[in-house]
Amino acid sequence: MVNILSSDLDSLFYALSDPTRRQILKMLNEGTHTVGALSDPFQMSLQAISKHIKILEKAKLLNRKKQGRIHECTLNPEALKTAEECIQFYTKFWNDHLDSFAENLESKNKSSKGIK
Amino acid sequence: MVNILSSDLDSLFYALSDPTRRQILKMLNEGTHTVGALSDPFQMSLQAISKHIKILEKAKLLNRKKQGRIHECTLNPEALKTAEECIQFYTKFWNDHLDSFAENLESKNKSSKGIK
DNA sequence: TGAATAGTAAACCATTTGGTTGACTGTTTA
DNA sequence: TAAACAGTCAACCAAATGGTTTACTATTCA
Repeated sequence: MVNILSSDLDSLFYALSDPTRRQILKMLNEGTHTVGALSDPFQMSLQAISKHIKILEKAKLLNRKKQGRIHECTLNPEALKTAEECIQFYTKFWNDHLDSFAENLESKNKSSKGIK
Repeated sequence: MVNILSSDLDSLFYALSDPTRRQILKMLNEGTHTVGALSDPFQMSLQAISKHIKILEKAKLLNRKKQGRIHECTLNPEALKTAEECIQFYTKFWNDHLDSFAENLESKNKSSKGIK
């Protein structure tokens, strides 16, 4: 987690911040799709979806394998784990501090009868 | 997450996609900070940080409590949990393709928030 | 009361984003 | 071999982003 580049997190969370791209991830969850298949459910142009796919690829959320003129796209769960770990890092820290906050309160109560 | 609005995820992940804002979250993890205190470590203007804070607030990652002219900012770990659950949804699906999207997240919501 | 302080609001600017369309490359197939 | 197909590239556009500066409100304090 410490060795995750900040710029990687930038592109990772940024990729996740768009509903079209999250929908694409959902489709990839069901299995491998071609670029064309990924664009099918959307109203927008194939070119627009192609751009979204490139953003997901840059974020390492999507792997592409070219077979002839077909590009097979798959989900890369490693990148999702990275995002998850990053978030857990924040929540974990918060929980830790919650604990120490409670401890602190306790010790404060004990010492509040004394001198400061 | 059926109950989590897509637009909420938009602003949530978007808020997380900026290094300045993630740094602010890290500071909030250490405890409550004023707007001024949050802006101290950064080179940019207080006004720029004020904007970042508003983005975090909109994403519900940050709570603000006004005390006189001072704004006390705290971290809201609930929003982080939402992001975490969303990501876990994807990875979980990757690991086992058993549950449907709706079932999985609906039950998660029921167990974590209760139903009316 | 008046000055300093904490913070927001608004106008502005360069850059990025998310979409479009048209042209292009490379592959398959009739 | 020519046409259809899968997909990218490039130019373009409106809107959003991330920063600035100036002006402002509201609160505290001497």
